[in-house]
Amino acid sequence: MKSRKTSKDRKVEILSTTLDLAFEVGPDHVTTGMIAGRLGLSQPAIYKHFPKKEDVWLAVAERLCTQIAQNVEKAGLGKRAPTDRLRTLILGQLQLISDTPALPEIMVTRDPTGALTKARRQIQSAMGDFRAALSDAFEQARLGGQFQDCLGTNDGVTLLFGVIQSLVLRLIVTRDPAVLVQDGERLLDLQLSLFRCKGDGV
Amino acid sequence: MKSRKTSKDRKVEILSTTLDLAFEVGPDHVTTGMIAGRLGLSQPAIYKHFPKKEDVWLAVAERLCTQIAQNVEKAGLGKRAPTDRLRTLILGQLQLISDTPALPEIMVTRDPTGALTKARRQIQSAMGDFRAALSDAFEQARLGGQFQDCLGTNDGVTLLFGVIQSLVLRLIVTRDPAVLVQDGERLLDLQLSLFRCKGDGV
DNA sequence: GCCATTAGTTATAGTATTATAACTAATGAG
DNA sequence: CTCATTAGTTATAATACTATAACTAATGGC
Repeated sequence: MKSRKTSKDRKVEILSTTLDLAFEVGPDHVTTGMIAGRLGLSQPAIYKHFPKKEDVWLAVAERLCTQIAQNVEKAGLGKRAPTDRLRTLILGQLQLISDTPALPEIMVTRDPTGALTKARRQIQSAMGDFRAALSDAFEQARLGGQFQDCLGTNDGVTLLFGVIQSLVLRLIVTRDPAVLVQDGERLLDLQLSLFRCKGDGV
Repeated sequence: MKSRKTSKDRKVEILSTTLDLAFEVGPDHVTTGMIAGRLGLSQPAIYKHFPKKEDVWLAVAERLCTQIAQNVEKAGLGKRAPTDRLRTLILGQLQLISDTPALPEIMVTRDPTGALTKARRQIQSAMGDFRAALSDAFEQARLGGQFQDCLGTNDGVTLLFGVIQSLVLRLIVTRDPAVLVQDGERLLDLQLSLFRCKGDGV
């Protein structure tokens, strides 16, 4: 019979395959049969590694939450300028989405009694921390006089989130994560220059 | 037996109920049984009005596409200032989402072989027209010297879309469509004032 | 008032999916 | 080498959903 893998290795494979499939067919249309099929296994084999399908999603959520938190942490390190922290946070998030394009879809996909619900809540919670970090950096930049007076922290952060979100919508429609970071960097710098608005931006 | 309704009335009821349920449980978790149950009918009763479940979604899509198109048309009427058209387009779209909060979810929900696919494509197409109208109005405003020179049409429109999108994300997480238009108006005017940027905005 | 139409019913076939049971064989520890 | 462990298998129970078939009765045109 074929080479039997360790459960640890197989678990990693299952999570990666689940994320791949989630982007291809939508998170709540990923079946245990599809995951197993892509790995060359029978459908019940998945249950040797995860007791329930929900546990697969919880493991996926844990992995994604860690990555989101690492990004937040990275932006907080050192004595960086607040606007620099803003850039690091947003571009880091876009890089994460570019690597794992299923992430936004997991956040907006619902299945009321379903296997995804807990996982989605965890990721939404991690994104709450992300937004808090964004607010913090924005507030500091604002207090440092870097932005126009008329620009409140809440609205400013919402507009910055909008930069991510409009790119995510395009991603969902076009299915192409390739230009996410590149376009994000240009749009973000444009928006930040509008926030500063000393003369004509840029 | 209970009062039998005309098929035309019942169809309207089915579409409204479908949209309600789509916001509550997610578009691709709406079952014919749920629709029927909420209307006090048996599950197969739905099939007296629509041959396939997919046809329910196609009818929903037609209704939504009409509303999107009406909004685009409304903004084009008369000799209005370009920035006024921008406002009308975006606030109209937010009003539509406020009335039909399932709309964004239908746009981002996928079910590969499923009943929603054609409907989603139609709505995405209508939103393409919406974006084209936005681009057109933006371009005219730009040529009229209303915006900063550094602001390209494509990026500007993407930022305006971001205003909608960040509010939509909040809607999906909070499930509360109530403050959509109000907050949208404030954010939109803020973003537009940043585009103009003669002095300090507002 | 009669009757054709059709909005509704119950029963059920077909399909997809999660999950368990029972078995099989690859692997590592001793 | 032997054996316990466990990653894998096939078969199948349980559930949920779409859709059809066959029947029933409310309604409107004549």
